[in-house]
Amino acid sequence: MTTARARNYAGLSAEERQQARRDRLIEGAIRLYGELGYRNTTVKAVCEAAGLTERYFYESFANSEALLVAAFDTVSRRVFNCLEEVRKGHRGPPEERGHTVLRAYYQMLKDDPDGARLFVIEIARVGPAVDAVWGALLPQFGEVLARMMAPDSDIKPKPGELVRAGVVGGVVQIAKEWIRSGYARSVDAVAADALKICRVLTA
Amino acid sequence: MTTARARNYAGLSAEERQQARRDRLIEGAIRLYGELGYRNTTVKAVCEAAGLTERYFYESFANSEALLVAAFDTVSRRVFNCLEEVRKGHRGPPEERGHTVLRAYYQMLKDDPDGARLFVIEIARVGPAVDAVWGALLPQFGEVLARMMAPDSDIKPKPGELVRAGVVGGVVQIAKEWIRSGYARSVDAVAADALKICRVLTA
DNA sequence: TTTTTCTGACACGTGCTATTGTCAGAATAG
DNA sequence: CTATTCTGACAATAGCACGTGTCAGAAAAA
Repeated sequence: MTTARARNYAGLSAEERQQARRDRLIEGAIRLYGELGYRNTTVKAVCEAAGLTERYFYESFANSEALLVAAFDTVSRRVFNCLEEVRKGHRGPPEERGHTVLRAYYQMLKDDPDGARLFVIEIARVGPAVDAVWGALLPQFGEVLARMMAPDSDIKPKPGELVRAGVVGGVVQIAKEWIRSGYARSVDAVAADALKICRVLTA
Repeated sequence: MTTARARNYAGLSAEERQQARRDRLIEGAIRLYGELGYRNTTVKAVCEAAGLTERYFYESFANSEALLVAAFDTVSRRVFNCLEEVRKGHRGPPEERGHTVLRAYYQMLKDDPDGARLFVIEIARVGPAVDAVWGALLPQFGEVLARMMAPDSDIKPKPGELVRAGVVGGVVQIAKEWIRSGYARSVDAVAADALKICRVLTA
């Protein structure tokens, strides 16, 4: 018996343990990014929040930005899945559907302020690699909004790329201001304001 | 005589020379921020671009961010003055006026890519102090756009703060994408797209 | 010319964090 | 029980740019 590698600990395989550590780091990161902002969050602090040490950080992530990307990915997946679900589940005129989807969007941001801050604010302008992730998500977001406002007949008028980008920018900017205000206004009111901008996609 | 302070050099008083150095630093900064981005621009590099040394940097600015703020201030003043001038000078329906003002805005961004990058991109998320500067400018920008779209009668319907913020976010996001694309589309087309979003302010 | 002020070059200390490396001890397999 | 793998704490290294301080020489004044 020379090599008895990959021993089980706590009933979990090596892979499972590593995945669990990775998940814990991501959850800790989301919380800390939300509380302190990415810039003020050190690797050491994330590790402490996750109850791990730096060694395990570099086991799962090449560097600090890689964790940010992974955390953003986690959050954006949650958001998109939710929005698509709501959109698909809604039967009714585009106007109402838009309002419903937007309400779901802003409700998520309110329910998870840390994730919201990461998804809306912290992701911006960290570095080229991270910016690319957001840059890739933007058209997808635009697509979701466009589909949300499209009539069921689905004859795509396809508004220009720039218009879509502008609408996404508007919806996100509204979220930023809303978050900054401490969620002062109601989800419904915010969604209604955002819908006004999204109507541009209808024309 | 004991104290013969404030000697003239090159025919300029001490104050004038200092002001000239400050201006040179700001212009150098605008250029470098545009070329490299704020994050990649060192104090040393700005000084070299201005033909000065670090000592004179700290004569005019407390730190790197202070220069960024000053540079942003310079650019934003230029932009706002121009936009207000165009707006005031235009006689015609709000629709046309909006298009004209927006054209002026995007034209400026195209004519001065370095300033554009600073005004639209580099200013974001540098730090609390800098963010506050942008945060203060956003409602002003919204006000300009609202006035631009307002009927001459000037009976203000005053759209909500969030809607205005959203519109500004949209106009800026369009600028970001346009800049990223290397100014692919025409100023006129971009202004037309932005106008679609600004129409929200009319309702 | 001589004195004083201004200017440019540059070196240095500082502070902060990422990232790697070491090691003793805990948990498990056989 | 004994050997082996896993884990947590922590030291050490490295890097980077800011902000300050020094100093010799240039430019003006007297």
